[in-house]
Amino acid sequence: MTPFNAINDEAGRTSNPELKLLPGQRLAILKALGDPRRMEIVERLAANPSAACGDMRDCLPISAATLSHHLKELETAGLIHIEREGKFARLSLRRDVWQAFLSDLHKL
Amino acid sequence: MTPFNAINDEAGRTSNPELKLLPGQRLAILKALGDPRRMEIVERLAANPSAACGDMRDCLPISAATLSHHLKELETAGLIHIEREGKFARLSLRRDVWQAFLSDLHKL
DNA sequence: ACATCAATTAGACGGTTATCGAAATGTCGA
DNA sequence: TCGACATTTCGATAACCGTCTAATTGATGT
Repeated sequence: MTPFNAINDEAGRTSNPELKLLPGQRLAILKALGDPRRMEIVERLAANPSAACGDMRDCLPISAATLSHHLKELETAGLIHIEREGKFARLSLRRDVWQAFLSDLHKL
Repeated sequence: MTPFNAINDEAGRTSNPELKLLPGQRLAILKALGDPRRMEIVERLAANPSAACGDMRDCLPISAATLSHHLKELETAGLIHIEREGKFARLSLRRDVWQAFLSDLHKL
């Protein structure tokens, strides 16, 4: 439960394209993506710039509680942003973090 | 325990630079990289084109059994190749698979 | 043949995690 | 205010996983 999301938020408030991953964040992201449902969620978010939480429920064979758990995991890894709009929750992929992640792997 | 290694071997016998990941292999690789020791191993192998198993033992604070377990995990994911030379084992990163992995993530 | 060393396998233990149902929280419209 | 709905939190359970020690395999040198 490392709150990478909050720290990235400060640096990424202006959608910083040069965002650098924090120590340990790469591992947190890899761990998050290592679960099939979470990977599926990220794939859908990459295709749809911004999707509703309910849309995910309809496509994934999991309970609401489990989905919520996975979303939190992705959020604390810094990979997604969850914006609450009334009853609903709007999800979006953090492109800057995603890019930083890819570029990190590329440096190996 | 999906033997991605064997299947990739057939396709990659000529060091195929256009190798495509098999279904489920991306997930297996992400899962494999989600462990700190295994990530460390891959990082070292990326730096050193080919390292001995014993070298890893000296650098990682784990028992030989645990290292062996991690190596097998990386191998079945198709990420590394283990070549046995007498008493020793020589490890190498499968660059074609690594590239296919990166390019897969890039397509998201 | 024997001892030694590198690596793997077997088996066990403890911590982590994905999952659920049920309860709680919060929001909206009637 | 009340009821319906979306999401989160709580508590529990089962499976998985990283780790170890001990035993095994296999190769090398004496």
